[in-house]
Amino acid sequence: MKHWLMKTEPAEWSWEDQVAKGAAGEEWSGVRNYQARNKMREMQVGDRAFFYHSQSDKACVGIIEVITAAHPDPTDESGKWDCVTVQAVEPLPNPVSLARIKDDPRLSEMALVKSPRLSVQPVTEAEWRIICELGGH
DNA sequence: GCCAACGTTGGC
DNA sequence: GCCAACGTTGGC
Repeated sequence: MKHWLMKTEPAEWSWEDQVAKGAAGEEWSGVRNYQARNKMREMQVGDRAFFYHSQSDKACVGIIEVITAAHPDPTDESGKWDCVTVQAVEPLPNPVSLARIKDDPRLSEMALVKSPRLSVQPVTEAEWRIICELGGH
């Protein structure tokens, strides 16, 4: 099982919105970046990801699970773009902020730090465990 | 196929 | 609100 991090602006799609969808989950549509799309194509059902609030929050706030593998993005008419469907699993009791991640030398290689604009990124097993711990999970 | 111009993202 | 980084577009 692989781990990921998926970014969203809370004003557009927040953790609360995701939780409200319950077990039905929600399609992660609207991604229009090839690198991000390719990461979604690598995802498998059961993979887990951090749900990251960009902009005002800048923190990992919860854990989501992929419940449907990559499929055509219904908001795209060109046929080039895909999305996955994700379901909220549980919140991180202590959201892990970007500042905290940058402070931790063990996390200095994270894509979040190195490629801050990539909206769907891989997370290594070690990074996953560290952030889960920091998050009080 | 290169590269300049432009648009977008996201941290500060 | 600004600006740096980076992806995309379009002219040549």
